[in-house]
Amino acid sequence: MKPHDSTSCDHHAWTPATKAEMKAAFAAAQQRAETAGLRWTNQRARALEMLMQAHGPVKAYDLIAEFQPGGRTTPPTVYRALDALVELGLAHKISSMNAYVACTRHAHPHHAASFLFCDCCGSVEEFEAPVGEVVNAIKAQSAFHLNEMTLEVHGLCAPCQAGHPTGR
Amino acid sequence: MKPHDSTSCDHHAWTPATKAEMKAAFAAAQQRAETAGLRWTNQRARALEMLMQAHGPVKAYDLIAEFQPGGRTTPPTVYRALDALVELGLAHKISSMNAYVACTRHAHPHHAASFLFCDCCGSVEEFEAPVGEVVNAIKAQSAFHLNEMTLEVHGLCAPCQAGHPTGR
DNA sequence: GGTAGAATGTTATAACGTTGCAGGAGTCAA
DNA sequence: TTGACTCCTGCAACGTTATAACATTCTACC
Repeated sequence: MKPHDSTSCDHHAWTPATKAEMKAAFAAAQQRAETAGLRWTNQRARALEMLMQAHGPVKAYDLIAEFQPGGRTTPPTVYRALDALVELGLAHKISSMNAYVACTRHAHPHHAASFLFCDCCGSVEEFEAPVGEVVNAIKAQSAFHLNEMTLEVHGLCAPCQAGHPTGR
Repeated sequence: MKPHDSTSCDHHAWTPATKAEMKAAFAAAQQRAETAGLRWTNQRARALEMLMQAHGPVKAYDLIAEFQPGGRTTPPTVYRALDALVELGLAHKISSMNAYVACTRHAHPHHAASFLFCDCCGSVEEFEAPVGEVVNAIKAQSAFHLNEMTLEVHGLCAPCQAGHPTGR
């Protein structure tokens, strides 16, 4: 299945965080950094802010371009900030599209990061995958000690199936 | 968990395909290309051959370097061959490491591609994840039409847990 | 042979990510 | 408050991964 052409899908489904959500997230982030022995710095806060305000997954170089409204920022600065957020469980890297998203599952630190990608409209949704069965199988079949897992699912979101795409 | 330093893990667990396996795989590949309406060409055969002979996931640029023993090969040539293999279900792209592997689950075309990565010794194993529960959840929770899914699991393989790493 | 579509060749460049080093900014103990 | 330590940031250069754009060749089929 190929994506529709852009004329049929010029719209946005991803909702940026509200101010209240941002405030709560920042407090939680600071708390989490503290317990992890990391500092909660301006750069990290700025990166998280940009991810949360975005309409979807964000490319590192998009962040770089707009990191400092007036000045210029270099790749290592942004990549380091993003790495810290990922390490803190505040963001995920979506490898298959070289992009980052703020994590919307703070209640489950270092959960299985699972994403639904709509191949039609390009929307991305994070969801809670029931991976218990998979986890058991991994232990049983392979005597493998599981640390972290990422699930990337491609397909069609409900509106696109109905012919009324509403994603990005 | 950080990987061991290289001195503790200089070894290989991934077994390259035997000649018999190669022969069978090529026959199957040709068959599959035919039914898919694609041609089974030298480039594609060469790419599959290199993936199957490898000791693990292979980077595109490693393929490029050795694609033609005598001559030079350019990136688009190899990327196109790899794309065709992936489309035929003969190989998987491992996004998180920008690498490709020959698929070892030919019996299940376009199955859920699932990989176990050992963070200690670097070995990679493809396995059959029981994703039924996940698939049902996707349908139920999100009315999402699933097309393809990839599961990437990081952790420790059995030998590494025991302190006797045997992976790559 | 003629033609259409698939596949490949070629050149250039875009996009993504890392290394290495110098120096700033907190923190802690003496 | 001094020094030592560690974490973090700035910056330049470089390395890696992937695609755009267009020309050409191959293959199947009429």
